[in-house]
Amino acid sequence: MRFSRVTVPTLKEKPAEAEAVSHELLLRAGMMRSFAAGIYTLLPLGDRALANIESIVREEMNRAGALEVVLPTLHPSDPWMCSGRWQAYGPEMMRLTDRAGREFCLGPTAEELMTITVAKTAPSYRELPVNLYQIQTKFRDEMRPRFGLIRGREFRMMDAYSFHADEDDLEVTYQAMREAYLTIASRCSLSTMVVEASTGLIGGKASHEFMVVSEIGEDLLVYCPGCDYGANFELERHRPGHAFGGESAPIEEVHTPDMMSIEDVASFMGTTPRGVLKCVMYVVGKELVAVFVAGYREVIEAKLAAALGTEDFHVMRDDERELFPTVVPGFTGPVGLAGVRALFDQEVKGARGLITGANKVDYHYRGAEEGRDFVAEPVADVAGPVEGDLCPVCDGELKIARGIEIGHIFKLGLKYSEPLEANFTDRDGVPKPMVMGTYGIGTSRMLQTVVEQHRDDGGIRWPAAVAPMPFEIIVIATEGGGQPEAAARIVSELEAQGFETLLDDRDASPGIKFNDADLVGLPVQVIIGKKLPASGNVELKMRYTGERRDLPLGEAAAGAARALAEAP
RNA sequence: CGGGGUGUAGCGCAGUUGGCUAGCGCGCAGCGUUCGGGACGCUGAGGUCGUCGGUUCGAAUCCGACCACCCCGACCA
Repeated sequence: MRFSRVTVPTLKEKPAEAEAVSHELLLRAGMMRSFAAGIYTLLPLGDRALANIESIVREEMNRAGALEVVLPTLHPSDPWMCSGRWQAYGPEMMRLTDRAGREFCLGPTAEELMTITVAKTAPSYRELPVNLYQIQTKFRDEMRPRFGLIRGREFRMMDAYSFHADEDDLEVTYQAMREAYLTIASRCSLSTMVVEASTGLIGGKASHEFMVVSEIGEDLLVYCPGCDYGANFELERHRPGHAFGGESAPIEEVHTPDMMSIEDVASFMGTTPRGVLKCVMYVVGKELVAVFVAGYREVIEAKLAAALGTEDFHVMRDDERELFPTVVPGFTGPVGLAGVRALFDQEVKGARGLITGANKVDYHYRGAEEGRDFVAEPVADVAGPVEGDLCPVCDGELKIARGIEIGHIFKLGLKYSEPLEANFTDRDGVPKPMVMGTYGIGTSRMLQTVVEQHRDDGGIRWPAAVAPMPFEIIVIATEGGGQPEAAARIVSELEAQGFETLLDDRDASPGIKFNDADLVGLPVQVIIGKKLPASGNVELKMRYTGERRDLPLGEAAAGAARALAEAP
């Protein structure tokens, strides 16, 4: 490939649309361009890098026993109606209508179509398990597309679906997928953490996310440096008892005029939010529930939903206060609380020396003690973690980080096979629903994640396995130096070995070429310049380490191939 | 969907109290000089000022609607 053609349109300045550094680099390095919010064109180099990632995914999926298929991207509405997700998916689904008025969507995922595909074969238990996957463009009308390829409305994803006679067999494939995903991430030079996750709209019993820790990550995750425990922020299970409350003391009423916030009350009382019991009022259906957590924690609504057994709730709005005249907003506490349902975070059990609302305007209690002044019942884990919380598995202290979700695996169970009547014939001749798993990897998201993790001030530093191509040949021509001829020789020698090359044969100044080469970030640069006439040498530059080596022209191609083998 | 911001040449931006031929930098084309970390000179091409409507003798500039993009906000590969 030649730089002197339109193949690599690099940009000197940062495009105004660039959100993350990796986004900026992909645009500036001429790898991609945007067409609309969350919708991108991949130019030749970006396309090659994505193809490399998808090849790795394909190899590891095949190795793990999965088989590739191609499903439609245009889905009829029927299967989605049957599973109930035509409604459940809501506005995130890209919908359209054909000329006859039939409804379709652009597939956001493919559980329904794949389940039906397998169900139509009416398998017997002898033919199971089966694991089918595709690498396809998916569509989701995201509320907020962000960070380039990290969160697009059109994106590339590998999605796999496994079908089993029983849960034990699903477990085997689930573990195989987990291993395959870790191998894929590691081959792409992404260091990945596996965390427990929620099943969300996909549904099912258990799931794990594969996270790359990054400041532009959109998820919060909690992990333990002491063991392999990790979980999504909303799912984690920290142990309670993290220095909440104070010494046991007699309870007393304190005048706290206009102190509605935890911060205000804490500083007025000469303590911190660690001494205060926080109350958040939720309207659950038509009922009011006072949720109590430690003053330094947040209520996690995903946990609350699990504790309440419903998702039909929201924080009480100002305009709803008159519906519940018995409560005193800002001064609600568990002592003497009447006419309102209460729910306590596990940490409240046994806490003493608490500052709480007194259920009276402008008054708080000091020294409230659970078990003496009130009873924390019912109790549930409804509070979020903070750094330093105790790990539920070992004695380590939890840490919190942002992460990019590059993959997600789910145990679905019968969630789709029952409504879609995806049955197999069991040993006893009776039809039973297949037990399913589903597994996704965001390949276009991975592409940008690789850039996010492998870059420096000069540009991208592609890991060799993902790099669009291995070599950039830079020609710095001087009068009668024979550089163009030398470059042509190296290019043809490398191509004879099966390597693609990017030849910078532009009539541009050396600085432009060096800077563009670093920006584009191919692993090995071969620089053919003033050293050639002087000493017969060309120069190799390793993009990742910056290391340089001089080689005689005749050994350049072999030396470049060797350098590539050593590159990260 | 709610709140905030921005739309002017391929890219980054100025101009916006209404006024003459709409500017600057980069990039692009031609010529010459340069040639190891984003060189220099000369010449030149390139714009329905997001769209539609209104006010006005006159609109990039004022008014209205719409569209697009970006930022902040609540389950996503």
